[in-house]
Amino acid sequence: MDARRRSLLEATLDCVAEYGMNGASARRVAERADVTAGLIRHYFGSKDAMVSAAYGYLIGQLTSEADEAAEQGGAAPEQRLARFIVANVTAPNLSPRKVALWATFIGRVRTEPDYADIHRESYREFLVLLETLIHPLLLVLKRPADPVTCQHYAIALNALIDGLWLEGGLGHGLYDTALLPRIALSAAEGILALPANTLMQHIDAPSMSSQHVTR
Amino acid sequence: MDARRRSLLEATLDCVAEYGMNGASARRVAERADVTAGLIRHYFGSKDAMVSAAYGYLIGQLTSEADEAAEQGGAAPEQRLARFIVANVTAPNLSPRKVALWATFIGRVRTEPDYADIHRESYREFLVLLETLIHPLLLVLKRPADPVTCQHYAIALNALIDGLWLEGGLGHGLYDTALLPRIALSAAEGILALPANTLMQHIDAPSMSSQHVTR
DNA sequence: CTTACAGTTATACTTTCGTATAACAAGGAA
DNA sequence: TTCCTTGTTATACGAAAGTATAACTGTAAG
Repeated sequence: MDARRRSLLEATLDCVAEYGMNGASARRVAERADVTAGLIRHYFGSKDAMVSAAYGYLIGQLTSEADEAAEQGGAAPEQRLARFIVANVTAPNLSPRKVALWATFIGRVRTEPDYADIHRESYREFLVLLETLIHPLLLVLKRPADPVTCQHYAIALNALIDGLWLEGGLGHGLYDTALLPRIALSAAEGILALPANTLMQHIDAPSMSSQHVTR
Repeated sequence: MDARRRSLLEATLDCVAEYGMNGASARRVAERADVTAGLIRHYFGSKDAMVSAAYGYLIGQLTSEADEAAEQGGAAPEQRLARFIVANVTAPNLSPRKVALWATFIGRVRTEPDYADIHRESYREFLVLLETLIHPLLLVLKRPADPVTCQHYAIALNALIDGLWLEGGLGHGLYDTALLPRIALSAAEGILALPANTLMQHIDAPSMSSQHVTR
């Protein structure tokens, strides 16, 4: 039974999100998970191992949710891409908590190999997924779709998505995050040089309601 | 004389970049700055105050460098915008160290008011700067340039810049960061619906050399 | 019934943390 | 000269850190 393991991971994420890496001490995490600190050793070997495992756990949540968004719904290339983009700038993926967690962990990628491995793999996965969404779309539109072109588009789109996700999640309150899907799709159409509304027409609810950002 | 103060801030950034927030202990920072830990109290009151001051110090470096890039050179709107964008995806602003530092601090923005203040202010400044670069460009091209339009463009451009800066600084090694200026300008032209090469023509060295990413 | 093992707690140990305090050096003001 | 302020070190203290160890469950196997 690894329900305990998962509950320790969630407790770790809770502590990191709320108190930062400093505040995610073994005792505090254990208390949050309603166990004693000794269990950390039992399940993860060390506290550091638990924290990096929590990073992997978080990334898994993020990517699987985006994956699923692209899968469901119609199979038209432009619709799949639109769903994927929107899913990344909408709850539950767009959440201040998740953005804060991601940032905290990303800060350790450069100097700690465990984090670097997790990051590199998930980034590669994201880029590949984007390319496989872009490629058929270019083909349908009878545009050049060589790998290099697809990669460049994927890099730019990934940057746009990351950036908007960050902006939205940080929620500096300078604008309404309900605008993000439209801004994202419109910018993506520009980056890919698509006819206007190619992506935009697939927005779920063109209304101005419901800005469900989990805090 | 606040040379001491600055050297403590730099030492703090060094420690945070290398060991993360956990590793930036009062003793370690003091040792790096060749002083004893007591001085931290003298200059900043507490260790936490020193660390958040270091965040402000870092943000100051980043924004002032981008500011200056936009100032220098010709005054044509498209040239100013191009320079600004390129400066943000090129060394010295594009550096793995700075990205890692930024991420580490950003992770604390949501829950710690000191960080939130610094962040909000710098973000607003960045958005305003982008809008003042976009507005005259739209006017020159006889395009609609109302505030809302400018703001939406600024949000998308800021996301693109942030995202590419992040991708480049994280340096996952999946592509050459020398490509970033071209990718950035091309994507920006798309987002703003500019005629091709409006921005791209202002790239400094169209060669394929020199990828000076400070590590 | 006993054995053995995984899950879990309680506790104790060492290190490191942040910071308070007292003292010392240097320099300008009185 | 004396005095006060500022910059700085040395040191000490309590709290909290990570983790090792031993003991106490329960449950499934023999």
